[in-house]
Amino acid sequence: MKIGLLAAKTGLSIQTIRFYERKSLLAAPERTASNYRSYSEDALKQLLFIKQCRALDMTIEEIKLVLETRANSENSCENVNTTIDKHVDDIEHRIAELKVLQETLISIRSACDHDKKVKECGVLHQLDSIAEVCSSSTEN
Amino acid sequence: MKIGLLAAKTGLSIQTIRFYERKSLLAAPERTASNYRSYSEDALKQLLFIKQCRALDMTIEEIKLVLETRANSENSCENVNTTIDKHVDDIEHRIAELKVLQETLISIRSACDHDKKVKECGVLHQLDSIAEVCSSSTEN
DNA sequence: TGTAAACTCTATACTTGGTATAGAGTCAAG
DNA sequence: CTTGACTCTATACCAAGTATAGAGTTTACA
Repeated sequence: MKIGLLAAKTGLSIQTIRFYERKSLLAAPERTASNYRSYSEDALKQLLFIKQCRALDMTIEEIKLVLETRANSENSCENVNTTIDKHVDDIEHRIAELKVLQETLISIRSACDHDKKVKECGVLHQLDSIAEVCSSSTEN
Repeated sequence: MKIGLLAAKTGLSIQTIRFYERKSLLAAPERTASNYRSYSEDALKQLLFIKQCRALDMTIEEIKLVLETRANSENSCENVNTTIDKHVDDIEHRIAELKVLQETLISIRSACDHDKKVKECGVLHQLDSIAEVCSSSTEN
């Protein structure tokens, strides 16, 4: 199977597949006489696995680790679980951060309910005054 | 004030300040006879404003827009409010995405409660079987 | 006055996870 | 035989910085 078909089957772009090869996520495939990449069914499965991991927001390095672990069926799956756990943790933190951000933004936004002029805009004043607080606390 | 002091006062790195200048977020300052950047108090205020906006996860382009709007106090603050509203929306979406991800990860993680071998690891099996579902749906 | 440390300058490369080109070669259909 | 679709490599680009090399400058201290 050539790269175009593989791309169609996986829903990944051709460039992304080549990119994964460069990053050693996907083994370099056989080549045809004219130097075209020629993929096996295993490559298709591997790419779908990678796609699934990426959909879970795992980094390429994490996926590489999981793939290496998976390569030997006698290996302990401990670091796969560790990777997932760390991920769950990271996402929890990120959600918490975003919620704080969200509240801050909504609070700032509430300072200007209408379309005013810049000099009267509560949003801009808020952005400024928070900056001033930062300023005075760093000037010591 | 030289760049090192400005960096200390703002809590930004020297490189970041020069980076903002290259990106036209911060006007190029005067130079001393020896070509050192020499900043005013206004530059300090501007940087703190920028820092505050970045803390709210605004992109450099968005900040540039807000700064341009702010430059003339007679301007309407409409697009500042639009920017903030869009942001609130974006973050809401991102939080929702992350929650789905979180649930998926936790569900996958529950498939392997102990440190097993790869061939018995429910987590890996889950990752594989989801990939297969994708596969069959794209093979049509 | 000398010199060493600390500071600043520009230019460049690196990061992540791709995406988008250019320019060349290859293959299949009509 | 040629046109269009496909593939190849290499390179540049995105955001938002960070890190470095190699050069010049200023400051502190003896």
